[in-house]
Amino acid sequence: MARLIAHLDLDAFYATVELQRRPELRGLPVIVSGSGPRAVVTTASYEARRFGVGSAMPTSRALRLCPDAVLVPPDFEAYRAVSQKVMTLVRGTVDVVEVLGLDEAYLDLSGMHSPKAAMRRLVTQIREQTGMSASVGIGPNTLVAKVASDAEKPRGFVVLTREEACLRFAHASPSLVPGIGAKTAEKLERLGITTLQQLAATPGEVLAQHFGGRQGPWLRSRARFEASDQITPVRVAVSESRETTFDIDVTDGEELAAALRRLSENLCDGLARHRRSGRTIAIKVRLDDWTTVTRARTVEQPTNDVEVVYDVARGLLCEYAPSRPVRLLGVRMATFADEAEDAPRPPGGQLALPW
DNA sequence: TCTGGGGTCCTCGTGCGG
DNA sequence: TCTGCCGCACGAGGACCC
Repeated sequence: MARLIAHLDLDAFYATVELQRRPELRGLPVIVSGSGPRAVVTTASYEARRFGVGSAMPTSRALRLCPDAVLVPPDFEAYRAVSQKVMTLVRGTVDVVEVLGLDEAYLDLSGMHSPKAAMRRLVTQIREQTGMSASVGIGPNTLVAKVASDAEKPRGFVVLTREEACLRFAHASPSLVPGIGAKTAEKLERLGITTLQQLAATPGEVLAQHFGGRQGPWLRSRARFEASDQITPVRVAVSESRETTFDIDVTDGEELAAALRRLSENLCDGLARHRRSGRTIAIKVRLDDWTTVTRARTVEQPTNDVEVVYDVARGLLCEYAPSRPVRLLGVRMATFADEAEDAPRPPGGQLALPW
């Protein structure tokens, strides 16, 4: 049975939710962004995008590009609620669904009767019942589906075979493809590779020389729109973290310790809420010159105890002793208890006791 | 222009035990 | 006892995504 995958992507999702709650903003350029001097744009309405405003752009710059923009603080609780409604509709149409973030999902349409008609009905249903507009891409794998859904946003509906995708995007930059970011695109450009067609035509061995034995051939297969990734309906988080960027860089040790304490408390709250405890406690420190270091320590017993987490985190921070003002501080927990339980067991099926 | 927060995955180096 | 090899766990950094 031939595989058929759809990628469904809600258009300017957070901004659309905000416009629905505040209809008086319709037609105006709206930017969803945190406040503070170092905030960045979470998302922007299509009216704001016309001014060149885009996600991840510093809000200060966005406001210079579009001084009349209406700034709205993000409300993730509201976005989660709408997202849940949408995903319930999606699951009512398709059995195998992989939800990615709040605003997109892969749907396995393989073996489905009239899959395209079903997807058109789903898009209509989502619009009528939630007010959200969606773009859909359909193809033989997740890669084609994803690129297709991006191709004609908003309200796009693009169906492509792998060969059609190769032709349609032959002259596009390699960074069109998910997994090829700015750094890799830059490195490819230095090799004279500026289009997907050129990348697809470059021998795997040549790419392997520059990108390694795994990434090299992988890049070439991406350019050929080959992918065999499975749809994974249940994704289990492997880490949880909290981090904060200071409005003004911090040099004072007491202030850093206090921030670390707040982050540890916040993280442990979240871990307790998710009934998770872990063994690897890590800190992340970004200095004023943008160098970022991480330090980690694995403890014997899984924990979500704020005293343990804070002690270890503070120990790591003291050992690192930042030599420059600190811009960002973060705490992360990984190696969750259920993972540790997957560790090899001695014959007989009993867990090894620690004594 | 001056870069958030919360994640995942990959690679590479190192230390350790069999 | 020493050495080499291998696999594994861990730690660090980087790229990438939404």
